[in-house]
Amino acid sequence: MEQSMDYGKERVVALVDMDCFYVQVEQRINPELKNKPCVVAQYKTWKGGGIIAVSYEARAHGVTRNMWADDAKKLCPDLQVARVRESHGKADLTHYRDASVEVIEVMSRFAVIERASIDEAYMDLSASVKQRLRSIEDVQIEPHLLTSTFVQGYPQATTSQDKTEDAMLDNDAVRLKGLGQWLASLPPTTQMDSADLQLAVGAIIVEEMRAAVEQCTGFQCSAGISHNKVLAKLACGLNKPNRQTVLPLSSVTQLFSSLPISKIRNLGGKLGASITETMEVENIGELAKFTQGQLAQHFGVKTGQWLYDLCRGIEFEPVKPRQLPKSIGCSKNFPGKTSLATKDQVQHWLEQLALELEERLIKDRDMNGRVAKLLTVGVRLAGETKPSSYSRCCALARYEASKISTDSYAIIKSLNCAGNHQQAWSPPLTLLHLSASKFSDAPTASCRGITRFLRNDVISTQIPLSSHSPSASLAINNQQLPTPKRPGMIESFFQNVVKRRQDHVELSEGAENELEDSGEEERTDDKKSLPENSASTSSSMQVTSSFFQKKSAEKKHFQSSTTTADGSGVASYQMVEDSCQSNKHAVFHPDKNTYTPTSDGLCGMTEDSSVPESTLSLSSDDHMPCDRCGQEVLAWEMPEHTDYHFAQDLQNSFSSPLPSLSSSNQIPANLSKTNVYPRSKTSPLATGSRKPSSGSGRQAKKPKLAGTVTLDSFFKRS
DNA sequence: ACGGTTATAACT
DNA sequence: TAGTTATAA
Repeated sequence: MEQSMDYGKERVVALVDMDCFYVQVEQRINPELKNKPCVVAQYKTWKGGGIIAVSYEARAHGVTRNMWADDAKKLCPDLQVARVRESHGKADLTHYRDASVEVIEVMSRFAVIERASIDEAYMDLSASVKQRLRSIEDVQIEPHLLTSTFVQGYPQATTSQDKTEDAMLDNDAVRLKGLGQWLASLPPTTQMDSADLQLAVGAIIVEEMRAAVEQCTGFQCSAGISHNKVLAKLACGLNKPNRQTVLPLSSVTQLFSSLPISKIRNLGGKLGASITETMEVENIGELAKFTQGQLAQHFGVKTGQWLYDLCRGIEFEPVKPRQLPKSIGCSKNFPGKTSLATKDQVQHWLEQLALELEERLIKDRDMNGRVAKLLTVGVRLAGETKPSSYSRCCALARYEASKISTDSYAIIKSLNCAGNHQQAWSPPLTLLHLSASKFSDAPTASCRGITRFLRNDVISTQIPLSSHSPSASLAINNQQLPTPKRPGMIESFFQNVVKRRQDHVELSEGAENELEDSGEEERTDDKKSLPENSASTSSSMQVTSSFFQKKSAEKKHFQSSTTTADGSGVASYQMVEDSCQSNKHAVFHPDKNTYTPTSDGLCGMTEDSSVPESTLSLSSDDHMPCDRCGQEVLAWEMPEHTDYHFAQDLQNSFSSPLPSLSSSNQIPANLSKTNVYPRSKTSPLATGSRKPSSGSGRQAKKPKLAGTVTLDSFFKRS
């Protein structure tokens, strides 16, 4: 039946877009604002602040986004202006992000969703639709199940008489007429492979989902339902607000014949303009007259093929199962006269940004069980027009604002052309941006405690950290805090484990290496030795989920054994911290295009810019040797790397054989309490590793943190 | 002085 | 490959 499905109609895809989302969030906070012309603006001093969201009542007065609030007031004297919260001296979007999570959690009860932005999500409803069709049996789909649904292209007004008649009806009557017409044309529900029938069922699901979103959050939204993401997005915009639109493929030709190219997602910018220019066409439908070769010739093979299909309403970009952002960042502009022209200013604002980033990262770690490993700093120089004229990155080893800001300063320091002794920063900066990315699974709370303990152990015995204990905040960073006075149950237990571990490591070096070199077989063996330990699997999942609430279905996996599947020891973990504990400089590595903040032993943002030679040659490289396996590992990969060794060591330290690595990390709906994920075969989770994993495309993914599972199963047993 | 974010493809 | 920039929303 897949085979009989028409080309380009294989999926049912929807896009749900919250209506003027920030406005709705403010209206929920302050109900006075409801049903009024209303905007959300950030900042106040410059022309009343910039508008970033506009209610539909305000739009009727011509108020738009990117308008100054003072100007909008001229258009609409009754305009209500809600202000974005400010913290750390900058706009703070926390309210909207939190509201977004509420919405996404509701939507995720209905389908696998892809968070496209703070207020938009795509979903692949193909599997749900088929399931629903099986349960419906032969029942006609009634219009009352689609009370807010428009069907694009319906009613089909063939004669001018029809058009005149429709013009007499009010909006909803026309909608209902079109809907009825379309529904009447559908085959019986037993014919499950009818593309339009599937769209109809998809639309019912989306009606239910939108009703649930409104019921649970109070927020209204619009939606588009079609066969791919581009059409769903387009359809969504056709009947806003608070309505949804089905776009059957059969209606595309008409629609596209007069649809400006710029209305298509991804064609609103330069590419769209260049298409209009080079091909001399205005509407997307006109592209259908070109061959694939012609399009590829002008826009590249990939874009050419995409356009060739797209102008026929066909597109294949998958809905990615991802509810969480891949990066967390914050930025602030310093336009015009406010540009940052002294070192103190730059440091001050880096600190403010770092404070927000730290808060958000910690919350993200606690909520989502993951940690970012890469810190990116971007700036714009006065006079530049590009959003970011410069950006550099370094390892993000700890979630601590003081370290984040000192590292950030270190890697942008070279941009300052002012003399070393001066207070000035030039050219002035008009934008600062901090962002954290490259997430991997967080150690569980218990693992973090253990790791802290082990680290202290090593430092106190091997590395005399003394005198120049810098600022209070950095002190924490430098592990000055002693081992907990009163070791908790976990710590005290693991003291014994660690002792055994240390003994064991020395004795079994060779055996360990064997394991490390063939992580894949090792796991395979484990699976064989414990084929279906579903009981221990589920209980270990429960233990894990008690430490943090995983909300997402996506799961990272090992990508290649060369970077992650081998180990380092505790000491090399220390090396990561050591090389990052207090930075003054950034060292550039031409071969890798990366910067490493380096330390000369003092803390804080002092101004000595000389880079000691020894620092350069010593350990400023982003790679560092793992002293367990000798392999060069990226600094920001080292914690995971260490975790992996630790897991193996810990496991080896048990005297009695353990059930060992279960496959619980492979459970798809990992830890999610709300999410029910029908795993469709089109899901990239199942098929797509974006990085070519060297060799066989094995389906079973390696659990990222083998130690997590082992520890959890241990707790369960004791 | 069209802000603050986020994502992805292209480029190097 | 990985990092940076460009583009879009």
